[in-house]
Amino acid sequence: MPGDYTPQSIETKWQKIWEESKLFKVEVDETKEKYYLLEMFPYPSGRIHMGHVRNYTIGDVVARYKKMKGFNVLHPMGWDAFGMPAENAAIASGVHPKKWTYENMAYMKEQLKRMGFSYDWDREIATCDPDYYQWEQRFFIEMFERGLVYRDRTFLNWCDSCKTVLANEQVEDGACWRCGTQVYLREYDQWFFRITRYAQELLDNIEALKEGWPERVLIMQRNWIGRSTGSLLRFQIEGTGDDIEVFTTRPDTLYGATFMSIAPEHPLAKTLPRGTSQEGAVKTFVDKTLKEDKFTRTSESYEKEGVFTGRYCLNPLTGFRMPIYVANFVLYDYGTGAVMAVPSHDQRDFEFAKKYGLTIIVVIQPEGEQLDADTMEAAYEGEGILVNSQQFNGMKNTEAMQGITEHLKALGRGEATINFRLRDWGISRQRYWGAPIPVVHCEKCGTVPVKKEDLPILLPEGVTLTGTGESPIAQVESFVNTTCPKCSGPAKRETDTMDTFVESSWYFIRYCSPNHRDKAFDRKEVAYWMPVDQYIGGIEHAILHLMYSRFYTMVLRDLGYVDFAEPFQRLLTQGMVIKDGAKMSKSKGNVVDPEEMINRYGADATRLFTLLAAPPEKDMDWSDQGIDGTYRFLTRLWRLAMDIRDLPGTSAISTVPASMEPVMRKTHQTIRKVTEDVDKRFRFNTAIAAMMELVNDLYKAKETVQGQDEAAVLKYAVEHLLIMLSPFVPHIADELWEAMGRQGRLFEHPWPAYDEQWAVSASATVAVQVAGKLRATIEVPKDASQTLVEEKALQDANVRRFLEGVSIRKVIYVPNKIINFIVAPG
RNA sequence: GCGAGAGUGGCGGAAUUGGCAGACGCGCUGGACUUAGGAUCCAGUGGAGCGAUCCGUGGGGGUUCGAGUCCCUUCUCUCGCACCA
Repeated sequence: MPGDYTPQSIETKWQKIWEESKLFKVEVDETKEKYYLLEMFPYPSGRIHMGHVRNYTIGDVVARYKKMKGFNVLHPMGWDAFGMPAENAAIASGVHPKKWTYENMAYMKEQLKRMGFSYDWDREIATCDPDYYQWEQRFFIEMFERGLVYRDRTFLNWCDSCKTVLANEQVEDGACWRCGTQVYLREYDQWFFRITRYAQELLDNIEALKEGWPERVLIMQRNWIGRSTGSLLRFQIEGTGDDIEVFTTRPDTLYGATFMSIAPEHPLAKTLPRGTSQEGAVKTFVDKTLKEDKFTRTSESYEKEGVFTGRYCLNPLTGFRMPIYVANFVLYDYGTGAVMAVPSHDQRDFEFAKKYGLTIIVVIQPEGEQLDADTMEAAYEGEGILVNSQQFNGMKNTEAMQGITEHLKALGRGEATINFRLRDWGISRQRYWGAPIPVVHCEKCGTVPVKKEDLPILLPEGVTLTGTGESPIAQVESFVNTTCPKCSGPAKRETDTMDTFVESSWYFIRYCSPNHRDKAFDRKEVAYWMPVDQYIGGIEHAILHLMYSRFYTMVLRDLGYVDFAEPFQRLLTQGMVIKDGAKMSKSKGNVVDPEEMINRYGADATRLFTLLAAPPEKDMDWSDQGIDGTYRFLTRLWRLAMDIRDLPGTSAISTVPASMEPVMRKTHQTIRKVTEDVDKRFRFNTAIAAMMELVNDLYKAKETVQGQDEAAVLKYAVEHLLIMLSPFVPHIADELWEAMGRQGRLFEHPWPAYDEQWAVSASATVAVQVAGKLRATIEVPKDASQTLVEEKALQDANVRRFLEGVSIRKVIYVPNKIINFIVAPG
């Protein structure tokens, strides 16, 4: 009896061999076609979880497969190492974030190694390393020089628990994306990346990504960018001579605009009421509204409220005195933060007008109906003919849009414009554990970027973290106090750090060329490896990380660092790991620890189960019994290989005995199936199922094997099976390969090609239907003629029984698949 | 409300181009292994029926010789966006 399958010892053995021989090390090789496979790098939280295991296993299968197909495969791994948990740990237990982070990285690296992933660890990067973030500081300065970075005082989402500002993309249902605390608005001086300058390109390029990205990710990005065409209009404020700017998609309704609504955050909400009797009321209203969280406040069902500012503006076409209201439903973030209100043709404005007794003027009459401002019960938002609109009366509203806009342009009161929902990316964080923003504030010169030769601006290490909301770096006087790069006078350093999404916006480029101290990366190396051929990660990054990375890559192109705009050619968003109907989480108590699974079943069984349980893009149900099953399969594979190894002879086939033809066919059909499933479809579950079928067949075949010729076919089959299994379960595959007496590592073995002759079976099973119902199946030679199949089908007793007493009206024959006799009575 | 996706055995899932629905795995049932079995092997396993056979892919309708797959309609669920001016 050969040794039993003991994954623990086998896996350690091969991991050591792979590591010592630097099997996974990769370099630029112009003679080979490259393939860059990237999985989203983890945050070093302490331990890997099943989501990581699934993500990285999928990636590892593809990486190993592509390598075997002859590609020069870049498959790197690193750490998204800045971030809040490190600080929270520091606040809770006093460990320095750096120590905490590096210890976690070390531990998780060992865990990843125990999974047998084929990473080139020589390319490992940690974003908290100054060798990494200094380049980001340089990019920041260069962006500053080009006006792609600016500072502005605005209202921002504030998370009280994380004590930091959040970008719009980082707010989910009004709550912090990380900790779930409700966010509210706070006014801050913030640094922004001008992502809006790239809105159109980000949108346009979506077209080119269609082939390789999931449609829903592109739709989400398109909606997030939110392009709409309309007009920018200016309304003169009575008495001040200033204008209120408004974006509208409905300039055709302008003659019906009877009041104005502005957002509570709008600067005019402060200045307009001054000196009017409404001053106090407006202040109370604004204060109250801003304290409410934005999600609740701007949800559709929320009570629409407003307050009159005491001021009016003039409708540029009718001269109508439009009272200006501050209204809680107006979004400061969208358009200009002010809306012209047309109560007759906008339901929201209608309700607001009714509530506050404001004028309603109908300007669009639907066909065959007569709207009356006094009696209408809802706004009419459809198409129709313009009325009360001076020279535009009688026109279709849709056709008048352009004319009205042009008319306004002639009056100097507006023009056609394109508006985006996308806002600039606020990157300031009042946190310690992040990359310092390389800027100083000088009383004389203002805000001045640090000189490039002074980079990196190192994060000071001796700080106390208290979680009070002030940036902890601000306490470090030796850091804060500096001299101005311009005038050399005393100045203070910026104490905000960058959003960690900045780090993850270019790490994939650094991987191509990771070990340079004197430059961010080598152009040639990057040109060779980029773009990423296949990116794999969670759907939760559909907008945030993926949009930022696309933007940042465009910026790097414009700064002259790279020659491409889109970093990720193909994207696979893998589903979540579910257990007992819910996402694994500590609070639900349904977490399965990968390390425990490795200890108990081995990495190979763990890998195999995550791949078998569901197609990669779908959510996957974790099942404790399921992994038992994959472990059983590997044990079965082990015994099969060992039994067949002990047969006489080698896998060199001289002739295929007739008795072994089915085995030979199954082997080549499996090669074809697995190749297609992995290569074209990323359907690892069906690829594994096919290999399981082969194992089942081989088990049967081995019971009756006789002589060396038959044994050779079995050995041949097992060896091919091992080659195909190696991307999925690399340890047992290498071990059995060695046990079969073969040399080398399967990672470096070419992927087998299937033999067309064997992959195509010599015969076909044809289903015989009478009147569309299955009555028999018959074996016929491959591609047999209809005459022959018909003849054979008609010999079948059951078929004949159903043809009795009826006449055949028509015969449908699909070669190798089906023959259908259409019958008529008599 | 808008957009996207999904609904198939007891469960996870197959069915790639309109052609034998339920591959593969889990679970379950029975048997073998002169003891035990959370091991292994063999057999069975969509439902009804002794059977021939009939029924069956959320519901209803349609196209077709033939529909899980295409069309219409409807229900349910998941995800994303959501007063976007």
